[in-house]
Amino acid sequence: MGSIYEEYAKVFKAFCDENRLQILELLQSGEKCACVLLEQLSLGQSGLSYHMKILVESGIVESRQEGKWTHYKISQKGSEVAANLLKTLTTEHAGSINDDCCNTLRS
Amino acid sequence: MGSIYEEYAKVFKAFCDENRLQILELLQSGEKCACVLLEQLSLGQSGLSYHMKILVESGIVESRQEGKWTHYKISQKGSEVAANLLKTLTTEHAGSINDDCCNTLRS
DNA sequence: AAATCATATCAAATATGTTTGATGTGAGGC
DNA sequence: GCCTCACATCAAACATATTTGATATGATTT
Repeated sequence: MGSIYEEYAKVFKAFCDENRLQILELLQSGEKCACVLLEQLSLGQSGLSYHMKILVESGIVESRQEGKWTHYKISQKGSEVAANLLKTLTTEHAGSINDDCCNTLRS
Repeated sequence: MGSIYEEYAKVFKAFCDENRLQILELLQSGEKCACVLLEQLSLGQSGLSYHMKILVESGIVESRQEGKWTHYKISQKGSEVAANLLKTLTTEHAGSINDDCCNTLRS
């Protein structure tokens, strides 16, 4: 079901797998080619490709083609979007400030 | 494998399911009892319990027992931890600033 | 144009996550 | 103490995600 929540979830899925977290850590030192990432990870070529696709689609990573090589880096813009989204999701808004529930109702 | 990445992933898993995102949205208006959440969601009782456990274990949500009722609210502290973690994971550090790869090597 | 290299895609095997209904547990009311 | 209520846990069914090896694609080299 294509709810907005699905979109949100996609962003955070980038951070929910140990291989992807390790990839992000490698990218913290700057742009890297797929072949370099492959050397540093315990992943096969197709596995890396799979995870890079998820990272790129989440917006957290950008890719750049150069001849036959693909270079990846952390997207500053995408990271901000994720950070803002996280903050939005976890900030209490105004509204029915408290829990009108159960026992609270009958005090 | 009990790596640190597993811990990190656990935090973000809170945000990777549509039901949990909807629960967070409900909690944005303040603390809620499980029975209230149950009314607003299309989830069975055991399903809600399952998701609340994940949310609480991620640190994003706190629970408070009151007699036979359980009240849940967004944890400000846990949310900050998550926000900081996200920022850390997506910020480029110093180090090998650029991609020493492939064609770059032979220019 | 054929061979090679880097990467993507596919499909099957496997692993992990989610839902559901049944049952367990601990608190309160009777 | 027994019953009921709110919630947790369990196990089976089901769904989704990940890994793996084989194959496809598109760029480059020869």
